[in-house]
Amino acid sequence: MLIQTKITQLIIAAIQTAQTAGDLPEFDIPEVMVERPKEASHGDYAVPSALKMARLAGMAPVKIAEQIITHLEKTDYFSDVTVAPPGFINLRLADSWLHQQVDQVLKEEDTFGRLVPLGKGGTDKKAKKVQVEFVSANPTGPFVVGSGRNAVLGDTLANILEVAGYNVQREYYVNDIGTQIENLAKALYIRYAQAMGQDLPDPEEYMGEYLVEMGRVIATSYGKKYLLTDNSSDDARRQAMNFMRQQALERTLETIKADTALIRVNFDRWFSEQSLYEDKTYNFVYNKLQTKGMLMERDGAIWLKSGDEEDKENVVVRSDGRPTYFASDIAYVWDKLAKRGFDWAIAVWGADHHGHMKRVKEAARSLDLDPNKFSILLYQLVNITRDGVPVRQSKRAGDFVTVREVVEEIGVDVFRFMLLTRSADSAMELDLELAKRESSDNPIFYIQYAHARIASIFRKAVEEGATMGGGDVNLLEHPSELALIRQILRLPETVAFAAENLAPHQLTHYAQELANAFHAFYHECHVVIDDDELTAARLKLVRAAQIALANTLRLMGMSIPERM
RNA sequence: GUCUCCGUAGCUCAGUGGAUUAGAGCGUUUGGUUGCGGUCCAAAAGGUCGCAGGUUCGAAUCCUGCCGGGGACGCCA
Repeated sequence: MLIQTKITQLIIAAIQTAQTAGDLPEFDIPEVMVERPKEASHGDYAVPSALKMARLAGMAPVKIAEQIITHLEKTDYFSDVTVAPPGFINLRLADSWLHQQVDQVLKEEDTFGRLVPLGKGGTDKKAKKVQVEFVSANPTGPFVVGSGRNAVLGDTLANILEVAGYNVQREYYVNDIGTQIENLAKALYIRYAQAMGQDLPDPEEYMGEYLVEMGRVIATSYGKKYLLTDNSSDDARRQAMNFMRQQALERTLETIKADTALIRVNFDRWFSEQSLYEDKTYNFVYNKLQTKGMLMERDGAIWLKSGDEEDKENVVVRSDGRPTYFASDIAYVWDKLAKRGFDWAIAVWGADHHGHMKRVKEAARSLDLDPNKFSILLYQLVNITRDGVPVRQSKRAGDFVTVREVVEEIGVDVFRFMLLTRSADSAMELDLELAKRESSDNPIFYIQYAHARIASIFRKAVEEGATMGGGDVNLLEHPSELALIRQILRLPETVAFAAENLAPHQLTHYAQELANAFHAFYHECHVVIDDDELTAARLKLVRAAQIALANTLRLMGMSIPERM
């Protein structure tokens, strides 16, 4: 159980006991907040409840706090519980309790940090089903850096949710129909025809080199099979375009799969937008909306009414009869929540989709789905620069920087760390030259170095014939030892916070603080020394630190080096 | 114009449901460690938390307005 949860329970119980005893008046207990004081001398946790309750109780905060402490159940968690003006209750973790936790971490090993223990089969069948849908970039070109931020945020969030006790599914929504795909098919045809020697003007969209190459490959493999002339039948034209669309899709998806895998992002499912139409999910949802009177016709198009007065109507079916992407998205939400029964569906979207958020939530409500089961992690866009000069990012204009290019220069770990370290809702700049130059003093190495250093200590221990067997953790009394234990123990609460707030970037900060606590300890205390008992105890401690570091690095999708 | 995100140290950014004296990394200055790996440790300097009001016992944090920057307002996705 999280320490905060334990404290909350203890405080509530104490208030109730005090009320029963008549030491505090009756009132509804407001939510108990458990905070971490910035100032170490104030203890490990602080509870400001007495301040909140002063008005309700009609008593001075300090008096209330004193009553709570008096009725607080004694536990082995705390060595010190005090009242500080103007009414805080400060709690300090007992050294003896901290010591026990070292053995506990060693026992939990890879599962340390996990909020809900796993069952025997390595999965928890009762766990809530959550889906994280991310990246979902249009398959109209290579995997670009902007989508890289999406990939890193989504993947790390999925890792966090798994550890927080959810059954997680990772999904990529493939926009395999629609205007953009048609344009892509046309552009590919032009490249193919050009490769066959026809003198056609360059396409207006998707001008990138990759399509030229694709056209060349098709020309080589298929010759003039799909080449059209003025005399070609409509059927032949349709066939050629279908072929181009299918080729373009297959090949771009292939590169996207390879490139996401390159940064260690893997999906459980690639969900086809088109399938929503093929399996009639769309028809079902359309009929449901129509029955409910949510649809209206205007200018030959079908619009979805908005339940919100402020919001305007949105087109679901174009006047030419084709559904919009919005139509697909409504069917998709239905598919996730109603058909597949996810308890929670999270989508990771770039800030440019912001306006779309409200519409889809509204649509979900119209379908009697619970809009709270649909969350969106919105991230601000990444501006790419090279030596301060902005680099345009447009697949349509054929102007972009691919993830592969960047990763080849700075490596996967630095790439993931850089994109993960800022909070999703702050826009960030990625300077390619700066990234390359500074990648060697990226904080990720500081964290990995801590892990490698511990591995090195164990190599030394083996040489010296020292082991941690039978080590007595109660010997760990040095301030830097206790500080390290405290920092190790913050992993579970960091995971809980990150999961609750969809804030994967918290991990990077935790990891830096943990590495810092270890390096400081390392400097203060030698591990492998003449004293066998202390050596054994310290080996246990650094193993615990190593476990925490490794588990955090794994959550962030980074490598866990034994040597550097 | 409407909506939304951001504005915190020279730079890049954390800062949870309000809380006691506002943080980290880089950079700068100084000291230490060089025998478990110097990809390390410690200290200092550096901030009127964009501005102005408001709520409160208490505001970087909540509310309102303004200024500055990004994004969105399509029968594109």
